Amino acid sequence: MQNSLVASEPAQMSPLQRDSLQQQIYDRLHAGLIAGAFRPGEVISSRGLAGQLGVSAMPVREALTRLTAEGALELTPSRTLRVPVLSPDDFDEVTAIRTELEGMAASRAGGQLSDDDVARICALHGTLAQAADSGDVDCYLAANADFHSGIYAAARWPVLLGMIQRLWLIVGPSIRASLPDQGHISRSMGFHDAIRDAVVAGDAAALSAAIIADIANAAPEIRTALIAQAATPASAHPQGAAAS
Amino acid sequence: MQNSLVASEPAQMSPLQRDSLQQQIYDRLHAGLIAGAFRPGEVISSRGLAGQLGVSAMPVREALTRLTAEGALELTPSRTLRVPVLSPDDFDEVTAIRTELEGMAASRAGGQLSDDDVARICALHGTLAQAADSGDVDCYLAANADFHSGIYAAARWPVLLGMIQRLWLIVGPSIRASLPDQGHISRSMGFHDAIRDAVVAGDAAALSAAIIADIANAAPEIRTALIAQAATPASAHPQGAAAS
DNA sequence: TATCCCTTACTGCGATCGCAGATCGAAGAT
DNA sequence: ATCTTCGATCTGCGATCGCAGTAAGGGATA
Repeated sequence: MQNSLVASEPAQMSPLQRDSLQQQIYDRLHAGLIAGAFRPGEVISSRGLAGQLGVSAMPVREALTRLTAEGALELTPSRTLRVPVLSPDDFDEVTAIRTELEGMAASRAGGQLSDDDVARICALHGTLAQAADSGDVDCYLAANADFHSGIYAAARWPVLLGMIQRLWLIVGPSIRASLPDQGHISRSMGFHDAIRDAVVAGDAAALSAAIIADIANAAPEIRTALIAQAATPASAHPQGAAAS
Repeated sequence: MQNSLVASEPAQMSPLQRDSLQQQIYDRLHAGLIAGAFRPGEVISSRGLAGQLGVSAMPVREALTRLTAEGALELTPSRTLRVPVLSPDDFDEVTAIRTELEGMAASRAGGQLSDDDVARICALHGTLAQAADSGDVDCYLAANADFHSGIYAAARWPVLLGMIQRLWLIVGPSIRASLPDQGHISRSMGFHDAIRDAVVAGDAAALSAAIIADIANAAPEIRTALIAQAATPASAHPQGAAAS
């Protein structure tokens, strides 16, 4: 389903002119992995991606190498890149680290929120609520990542933000594959409202607690779905067959 | 290019034949940055490194790109790679994250230490003590990194271990540049002994506390040296030397 | 002697080509 | 009909070449 990443441009592929090509490709794949554009077990081909993006295999390779080093992709023994299938233990590890780091980022951000930060985060919350109402899961996940990242960015700790985003990168595909129902999304919005309220109130402790509660709320559901998917190997259909 | 006649003999550098070249180069630079083989502000040339290692610029570039993405190197406006000079704020950020993550890793590792883990960590402690007595700063820093990583590896959480090592990667050069005296090393060994004792006792809470105390002990000294170095702009020493 | 400009030698980045290994499908043998 | 085997075609990885941009050094001129 990587076509959704490049489907934004109508006739031709997007020109890719801003930064270095490999950085743009990395950013796209990063956002796509968090938003669930790739499914666990899906095979990624560097030459295939290069052809879709209209560039050579070189910058695509470097972007994929970076993602592999970060754990967002894995190299199979047959030298094929694919999106890892998270085990419950892996998910527990990432969730524990997320609780620690995102709680710290929220606590620090909550103590130094500027008016611009509050306005920006409220705008992100509005976009998130709109995406939740629309029922578009991809749009919701992207907005959810933007909402959380927007809060952590207010901590003004770039290294911490990068580590949190790396964790999202790892669990992104599994979260996408574990969210088929609308119930989870509407249930999470209650926690998101609490997060926004803590931001508006400037209460660092409440913000950190709300962030941790949001993680703790979603984790068991995702973990259960993860186990269910691991029990049914019939769901292993990494072939998108998207080539026309 | 004058060395092309003697390049046929591998007597210059180690042959590099284990994993992929870029992975080996990355590992070398990783270890070198942690052990202090590079100084803050030092300029790194991909072609120069490739010539020293006897490979083409291609795998070196990918390794350097990864390190740049991880914050271990930075790209100057004039498109030159160099080792970043940490500001006190940057150091405070990394130290805060280190305290959180290394404390968590130590706490988890302390609760599930096998006999083999204890023996391995004690051996690493012995190597570290020997390096501290010898006075070789490079050897001490490498042994120190191995000692700590050996403890965190017992937590059996690979993602957490990778994130901790990335933090060490960022502060490595600054730590090396801030440790000119023997007093700090001998003072740290007291904390290292407490860490080893907690490992032997299997006390997770004591181990976590000892790790945090070790970080808190070294941080102010390094931070002071960091400020002193920022005041002296004479630190411009772009001398290049590959890791061992 | 001092200043300006131009040449040269770097830098990182992208494209293209070739290599070794693995997968898969089809053809041939039993 | 089933099993084996060989080749076409993928995969990632490394080497080599060329491009645009920058910094520094050298020569010519005022």
